Amino acid sequence: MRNDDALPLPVLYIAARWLIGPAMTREILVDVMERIALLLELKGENPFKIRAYRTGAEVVRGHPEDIVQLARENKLEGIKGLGDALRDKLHELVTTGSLGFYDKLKVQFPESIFELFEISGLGPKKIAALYKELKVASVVDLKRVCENGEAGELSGFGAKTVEKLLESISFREKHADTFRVDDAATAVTEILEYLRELPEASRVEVAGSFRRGKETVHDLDFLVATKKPAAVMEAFVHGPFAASIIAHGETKSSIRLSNGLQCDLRAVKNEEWAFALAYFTGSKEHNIQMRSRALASGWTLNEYRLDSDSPDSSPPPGNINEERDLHRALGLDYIDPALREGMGEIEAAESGNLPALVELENLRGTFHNHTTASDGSATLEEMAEAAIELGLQYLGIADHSKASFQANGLDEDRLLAQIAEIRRLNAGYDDGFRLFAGSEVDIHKDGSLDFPDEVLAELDYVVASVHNVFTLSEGEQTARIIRAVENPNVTMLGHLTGRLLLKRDSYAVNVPAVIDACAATGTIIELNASPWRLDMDWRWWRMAQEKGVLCSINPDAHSTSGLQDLYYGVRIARKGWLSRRQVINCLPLGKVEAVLAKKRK
DNA sequence: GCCGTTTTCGGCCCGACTGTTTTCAGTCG
Repeated sequence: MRNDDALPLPVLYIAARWLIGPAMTREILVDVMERIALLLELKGENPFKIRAYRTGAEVVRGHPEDIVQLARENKLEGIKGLGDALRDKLHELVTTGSLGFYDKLKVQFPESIFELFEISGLGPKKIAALYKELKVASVVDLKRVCENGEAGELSGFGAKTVEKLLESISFREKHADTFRVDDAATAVTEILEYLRELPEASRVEVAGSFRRGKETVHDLDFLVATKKPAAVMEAFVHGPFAASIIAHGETKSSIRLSNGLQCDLRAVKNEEWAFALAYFTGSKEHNIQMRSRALASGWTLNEYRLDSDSPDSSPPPGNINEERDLHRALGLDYIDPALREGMGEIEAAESGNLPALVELENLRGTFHNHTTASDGSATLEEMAEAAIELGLQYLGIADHSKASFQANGLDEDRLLAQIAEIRRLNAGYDDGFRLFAGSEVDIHKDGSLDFPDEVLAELDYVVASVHNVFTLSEGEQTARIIRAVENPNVTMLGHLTGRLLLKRDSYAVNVPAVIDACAATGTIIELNASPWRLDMDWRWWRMAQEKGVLCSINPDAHSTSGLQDLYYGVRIARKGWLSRRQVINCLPLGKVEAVLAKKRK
């Protein structure tokens, strides 16, 4: 994964802070631009000015070069979307560590007001009214005025609005201590690097649900093998990532990061490593089954060792240094962490029926990517170059269709022009790389598609997705999607459930019925690899696989860096027991075309 | 605030849905 702003060592990090002032990152620049946009919205500013800040944030987020360095050196000239005003502000922010314009703006509202934007059903106008009329400045305040009836009295607010707001608050409370995997991944990388630098730490790994590849996590569990646990604990609780210390013991410590994520560290002896790593990786259900399996051999298993259960039982095998050794001792093939959910992996490991899980390195290309033609931040050529740099053999372009107005969706004419442009670019690439012309075509409310069949037939492949009318009943929504996949031009179904992790639940849809329809029609199902979606969920992929449905791991990239999300998609595919045989984008150029074309024949 | 230009200001992304209304404002994608 590329990270232009990464500082390699804690020592350099500290030195840099002394030498060049506050540590400035791309993320901070993006955050400030986005917050300015929100504050301007609250003030009712010119919407186009607000959009300029949003665009600026996107440009900063997706710029292929080291944007922090460019801003520091005042070399932002010529970057589309950053005009004189934003260039100056970015320069000021990077060189001084603050921004006067932003500081003046943010004192007009309490810091906590930003959390109100996370409540679905609340936009800038309603937030401004709540703040002005009722001094509502936080979600706690909002809950109070919804419950005591004050909110319902406001102009524009009624019983239904208040009811929906309370629902949103409750959804948010339910997920308050949960984090998306991408938010956790940054911390994992930083903390692993830091711990591995410690001379006292001989082995370091992240365990828990993160290691199992879950789509969200409650906390992060780290494990270290060491002869000097106290020194490791001391270094951990005082690491640069630790915002506060929750607990600091001899072999176990907990800290909280600035984003609220709790991180636990356990220290064990070298000879305990395999048992501890297996135990803290879990899941609970998996561990219970492993322990009962050990008992069946007359052994007890815990996080430190394998022991004889009674004087009569045979001694457990020694020399267990890796999880692999432990699994073998229990008569099992090695079980990848992704599969350890207590969902049949132990039986499969016993009978030699575990799948050879797909790996990131197996991917040869990917579909469902956006460009500047719709709502992406990179051009066709830039996306192609980024794919080539990643070592991919092909890249499928699937920009939005015209019904997605908000995303600048393409109409027939623009789509046909894009197809021609892709064909022209392909003539310039050598035989080792190719762009595929596709479309992420909107599925209308009635299940019809946003382009007529003769236009869809011009494309190499079609991704069909639902982007609106989420409120249909389960029966209606299911019928709508099934009608779309029954179209022979629809190669694959995009983000099946429409969920946004920790933000919005899936719309009502009968997933097994859709899987059946995809199996019957030969339609591929997308595994949308965006860490916001990871949709279709890993829990459904075994069913899909058993019915012969193929998978395409798609990043839904809106920038060149968005292609990196393939990493998250592969994690979920592995959790879904998928091997490279079920993932069409593991096929090389020359073979994948036949799979894309199959349904139309 | 950005862009493009017939160079210095006008245009910039539209439609569905919901709820509160009685003709529309706000939110969302």
